[in-house]
Amino acid sequence: MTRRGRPTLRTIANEADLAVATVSRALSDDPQIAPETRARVRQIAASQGYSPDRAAQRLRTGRTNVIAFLLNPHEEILGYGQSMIRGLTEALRDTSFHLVIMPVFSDRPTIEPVESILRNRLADGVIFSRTTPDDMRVRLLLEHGFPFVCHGRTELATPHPWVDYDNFGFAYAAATRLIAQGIRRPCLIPAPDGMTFAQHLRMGFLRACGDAGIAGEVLSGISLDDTPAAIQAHIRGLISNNSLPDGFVCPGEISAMAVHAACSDAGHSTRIVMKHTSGMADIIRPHFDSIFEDLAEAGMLMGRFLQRAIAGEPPQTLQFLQPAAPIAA
Amino acid sequence: MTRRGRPTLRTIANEADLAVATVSRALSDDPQIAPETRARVRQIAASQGYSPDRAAQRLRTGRTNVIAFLLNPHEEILGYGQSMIRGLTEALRDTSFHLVIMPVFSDRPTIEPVESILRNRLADGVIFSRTTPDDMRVRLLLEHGFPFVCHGRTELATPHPWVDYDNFGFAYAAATRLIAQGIRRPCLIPAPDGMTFAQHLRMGFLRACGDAGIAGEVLSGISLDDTPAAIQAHIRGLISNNSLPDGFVCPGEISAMAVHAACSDAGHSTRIVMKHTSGMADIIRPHFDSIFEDLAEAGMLMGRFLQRAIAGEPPQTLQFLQPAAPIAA
DNA sequence: ACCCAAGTTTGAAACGTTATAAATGCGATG
DNA sequence: CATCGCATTTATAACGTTTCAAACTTGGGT
Repeated sequence: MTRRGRPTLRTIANEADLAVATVSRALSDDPQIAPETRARVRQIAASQGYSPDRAAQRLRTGRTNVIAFLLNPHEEILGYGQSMIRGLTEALRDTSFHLVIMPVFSDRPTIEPVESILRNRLADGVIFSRTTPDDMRVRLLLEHGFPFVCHGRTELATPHPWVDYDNFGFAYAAATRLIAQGIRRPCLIPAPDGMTFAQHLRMGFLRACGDAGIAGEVLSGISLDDTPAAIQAHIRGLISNNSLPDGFVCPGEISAMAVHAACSDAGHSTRIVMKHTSGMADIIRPHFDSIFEDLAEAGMLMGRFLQRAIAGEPPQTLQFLQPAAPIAA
Repeated sequence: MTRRGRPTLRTIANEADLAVATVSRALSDDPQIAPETRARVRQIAASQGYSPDRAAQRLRTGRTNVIAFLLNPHEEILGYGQSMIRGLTEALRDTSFHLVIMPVFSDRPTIEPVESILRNRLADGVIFSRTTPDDMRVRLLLEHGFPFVCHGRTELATPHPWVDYDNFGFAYAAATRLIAQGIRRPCLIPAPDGMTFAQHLRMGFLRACGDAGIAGEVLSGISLDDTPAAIQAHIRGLISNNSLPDGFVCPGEISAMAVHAACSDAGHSTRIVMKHTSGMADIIRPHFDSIFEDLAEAGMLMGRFLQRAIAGEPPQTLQFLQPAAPIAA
């Protein structure tokens, strides 16, 4: 009758000889509706293959049943988005939430997608990464009381949900391992300036060096955000400059491979400890010492946390620091 | 007044002293509305920061403004989803479409998400991959006249939109290269049985071998879908069996690296030509001959094609075969 | 017999938009 | 002067859902 006879509350109401309102409440298990009525309605709904119209629900209630994931499509960390999305979809599985990818274009301000989500009520909650110590997005979202979980911590006073990886622990362990192997001039490939985790990496690395009484160097002029080609070029520069460190802490497999490629092309051998997120550490040759950061788990946690945040749970219980695993040889 | 004073057609209508309907039509540039009125309304709308409520539009028109991307979160091809999503978001940039990721769980039938999209009108169009010659999803979507673009071709008689990569061409070129290098027992790591492109790979590979008068082997008991560990184990089996081929065509960087790792661990050297999608061919050592498949471009094409399909364009012009580039040494 | 309360069900309105059909104003035509 | 045609504008009714307050039932107590 309407378009294409899609079942609606009305078709159910007709068949059950009830009012639309009753059907609606029955389906939401309102205790005011007689238990037998609820059962009967559910049964009819199932037999008609009913499922509620999201647009109508959304219009009426203001709830979108959407979770937005802010993805920088050019993210350089290997498989970042992929793993995260895997975890998120897992967390959202069998819930009514849909996952919407909102791109963060690198030629536009980071805050833009957040503003548009707030302005147009495009989601019930939002997840993002690349968190900075004084993150504008976090500030804006807190101001609006809008549910979110970010990957990475801030230094803001107001507590908020986050999931982070212990990059300090990783860098500390990695540098320590290098030093134990006899490396005397370890260096760190830094994360892009401004990110909170860049500080964590740097501090973990320098702390380990300090504890060992060794001068560690943080490379400058290069970061994880750069292309493999740029990293290779930079390393080649160090080589021709005769200032190649003898050991590298690489916070990503791409940077590790780029460093290794540049060194090995020039006939230099080097020690590397890398963080990897893609699970491909086992097939890189030569083998590097490595630590695995489980981004899928991070995604799953963020998905779960966000749902709890939407349900109104306070932020203190929605924070988790993934520990750095021991180094896998 | 309503909730949180979000601007709506009504607030605009009030300010402009017009009826809601007029405002609606003015904003959609209906020629029936006086040009000056249209301008005035647009101006007021902008000043109020109006943007239409998607839920209401969707409820009223049946259009969702959503494009669904069916993603198998466990896809083994490196960065598959990531690159595809990058291309898609690029194609959807500055359109009114949102990108929704619908997971295809490997423990449930592939057709399920398609059914639910059709049943619940969750999107205006859908994009998916892992196409088979007699793809149920394609059949179902064609039956319903529902817009879609798939990555990979079918063997169905009804024309439909698709984007594919010339896997025949890749495999042919790869095998030819191996043979030219003196390989006498080339083999192919196959794609999972059932996928259309598995046939293309196989045929391209075998054709090249045949043209050269050489017996090529397609490995069995293993495929691209297997984990790196499984591939390594398989290769180790071949080695201990004393039946290791001397050259490999690998349709993915993961399989290439796994093959190389297993061989090099056992002290065997081997020739490999790989297809890569992650752009990291330059940092793998030793260097493999390789061909790049641009999945981001594929995603972008699919996004554009889908919009044209939704607009009613016939499928014949919405098909594109990405050519295999020459081998990069 | 009457009323009240508890237990159920229902009517009506609203969320913001668009499509249809009808109404309005106005200059020109007969 | 009545009428037609044209260019604009508008009232109204949906789309499918939820919620509020009001309206029914009962059965029991007085």
